[in-house]
Amino acid sequence: MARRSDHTREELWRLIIDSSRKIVEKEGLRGLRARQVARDIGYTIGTLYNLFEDLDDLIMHMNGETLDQLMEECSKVELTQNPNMDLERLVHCYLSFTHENPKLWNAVFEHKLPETRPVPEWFSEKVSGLLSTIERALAPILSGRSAAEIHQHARVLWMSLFGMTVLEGSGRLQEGETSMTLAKTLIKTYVDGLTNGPQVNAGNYPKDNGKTPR
Amino acid sequence: MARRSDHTREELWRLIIDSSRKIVEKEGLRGLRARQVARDIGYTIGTLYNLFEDLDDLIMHMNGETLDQLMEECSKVELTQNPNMDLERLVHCYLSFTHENPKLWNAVFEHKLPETRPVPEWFSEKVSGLLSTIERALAPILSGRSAAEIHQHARVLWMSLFGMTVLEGSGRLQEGETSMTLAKTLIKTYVDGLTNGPQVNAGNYPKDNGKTPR
DNA sequence: ACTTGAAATTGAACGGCGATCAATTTATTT
DNA sequence: AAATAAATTGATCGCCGTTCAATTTCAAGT
Repeated sequence: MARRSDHTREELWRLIIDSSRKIVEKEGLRGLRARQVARDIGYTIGTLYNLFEDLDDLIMHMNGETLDQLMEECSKVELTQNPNMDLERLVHCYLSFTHENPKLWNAVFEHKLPETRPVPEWFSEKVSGLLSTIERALAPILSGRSAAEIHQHARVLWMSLFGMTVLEGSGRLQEGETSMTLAKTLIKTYVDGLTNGPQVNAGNYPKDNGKTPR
Repeated sequence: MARRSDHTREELWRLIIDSSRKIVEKEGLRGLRARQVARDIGYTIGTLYNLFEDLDDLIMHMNGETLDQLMEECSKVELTQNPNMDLERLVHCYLSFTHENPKLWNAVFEHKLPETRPVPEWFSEKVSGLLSTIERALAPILSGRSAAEIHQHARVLWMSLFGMTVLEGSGRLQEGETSMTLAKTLIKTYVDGLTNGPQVNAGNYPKDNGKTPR
């Protein structure tokens, strides 16, 4: 048998990604098997390899979709110019997503390409997109600082948040601890630090406490 | 051939773990093969399975050793009661370690047991040990707060730091960005937030700015 | 010293995996 | 209608983790 044309190439792509997502969300990335995906969609392995280079490639695209979905959720959040509130909303959005799709989210960072293989450009771009969301929320509080500085604080927050979800996803939080409460503590304290801490020499913040700027 | 007694059970254990560490540090966790370890140490696969339950078990113990080593480094750090400085030293220690053993460190969180399999007690204890180091450094600044609160801030910092090293380890930092500078920013801002931010009602901090305590 | 039971070690074997590719069938172009 | 291109199969390869009966050696008891 060959060339069934039951599905277009695009439909097939969807079938495969959807099936992979379904399997990963149920069994985790460990449980993803090419043969299983093929069986699921009613084709054979060879067809998978017609559409994707290999499993790594398939997983990258699956993870790409996960990032897309998260991005879509995040962009629904309305910003109010109040960083504390905006960040909390964003975090809420972010954590809701990771709670609803824990294993899919885990797969995003659990999966690692062999070193010899560079992360595709389109993937890095999706990540940057998410970062800039945080930057926008953080901007008002940092109006006196350089773009580079804003960028860095956004990234620090993002990475910190990320650490929490990773540890949560691998079941390393302790009893009664949730990434939501942790994240709130982080943001509150961090924003306090940005607001009341030592200021760079920008002239528009009242309390320079005399400590050396970083 | 059987029962060579070239090595005691303990020596064999060491041989296997050391070989695994060597392989992982060179090739990453992906490159770890039971057959390769066996060949390395001059035994056959079966012997591996005499000492370890399976590869997951072997990896857990290998990662346990990594945690031990990091703990040993961290406990060399002398604390001065100045949280900012102490934390920076600890972070320096932590990051030095992860930079010197990037792939071994990556293996610690890259590896995930099947869900059905609980993380061994002894492993969780090693993690808690590292956490309490941070708690000790943070304590002076939080003398007025509850133990639970101190604990939580320590964990937030630890997880944040963790996020950075994870992302660094998977090559997701950008040009000119290092986990060291990121971590310094995090700690500085966070400690500022703890020092100058809204205080809980403990009576021994001067600047209560009136915001609602968390 | 001899016997006996326990422990260690081997290596063949199993089933499953990702990946490859010649062969086949169907669709598309000329 | 013929020729070309694309899709699909399924057999096949080599490797993987894991198991286990068989073998050999060590240690204990007598």
